[in-house]
Amino acid sequence: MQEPSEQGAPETALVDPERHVESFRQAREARRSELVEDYVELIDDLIGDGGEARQVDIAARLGVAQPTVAKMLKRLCEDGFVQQRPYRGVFLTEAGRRLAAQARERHRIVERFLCALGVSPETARRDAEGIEHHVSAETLEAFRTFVERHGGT
Amino acid sequence: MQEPSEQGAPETALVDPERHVESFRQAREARRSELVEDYVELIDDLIGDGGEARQVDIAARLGVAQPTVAKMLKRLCEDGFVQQRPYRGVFLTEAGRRLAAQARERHRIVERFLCALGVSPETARRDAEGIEHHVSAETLEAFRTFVERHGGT
DNA sequence: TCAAAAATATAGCGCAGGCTATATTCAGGG
DNA sequence: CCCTGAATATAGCCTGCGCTATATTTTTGA
Repeated sequence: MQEPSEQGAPETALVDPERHVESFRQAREARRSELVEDYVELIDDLIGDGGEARQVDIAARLGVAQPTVAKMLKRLCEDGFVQQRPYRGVFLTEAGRRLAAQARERHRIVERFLCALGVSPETARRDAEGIEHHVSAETLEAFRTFVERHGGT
Repeated sequence: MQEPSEQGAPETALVDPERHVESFRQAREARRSELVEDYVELIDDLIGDGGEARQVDIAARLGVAQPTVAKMLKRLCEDGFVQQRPYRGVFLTEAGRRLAAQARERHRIVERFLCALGVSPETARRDAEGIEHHVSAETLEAFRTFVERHGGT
């Protein structure tokens, strides 16, 4: 019952370490950029929706406290994605808008893909929020193709 | 060129904040449990492959330093997933084996799904490492169904 | 057998990203 | 016009998860 071949990986005899490590590295890197993309995408959404992006609204949507948002905005400012004036709303730079557009496009494709696959809209929306950051260009292209072939509204 | 309706979210008028926050919360929670699953799955793989899981091998596969692994193992020990004796290898508890089996199953399905979708095996393996943790039960079921219908070896 | 090499344990540091508490500034209504 | 409430800024703390450096223990081979 506990011989290795049963509890281990029967058919996959463990990929070689170098490739293995590469996968994990990629996942870690994705985790690092996740937040940046989420913020930028959200800011762009808020500006598009109400004309401005306030810290309280960002905080409310992300489910974090306002100082957390403030700290992150400072980082985004340093990274050149947003511009902010003290006690005023936050705006996206050109780079920020590009990143937002790209993130939204990926998000949109992933969400639609899941829907086209038969996943409920609610679940699709929630899963897409996590999945989008781990989808490579190649996989994204496969998603897009699938959506176009099937009923991707 | 910069009127809100163009750079914002044209068709999606922003989902309500409560649902929005729920998606992000789910993504954050997934991030928290990612590492635990990766470790447990890898440990199970190593034990299945070579009969033992040593810190150096875990470190080499994850691409992190050995003390990082040691620290995480301590946490996994406290959480009841692994058992370790000083200066000896690490073993999975019953709970650890269950978690490993579940994680591997998800991983396997996601990877095969991507392959069935036409993604190259190499990319599938790498993307699966990140995606697997963000796939809900419903989406996983959709993946499984798709694999069974199409060429899922 | 025992010294060197390998593996593990431990100490201590840094950064990211959460939080609360509090100060400061802005915007509106008396 | 000023006063109050809302928003933002700032300080300080915690935890998670990386790292290096080093001590300890085990393993190994001459």
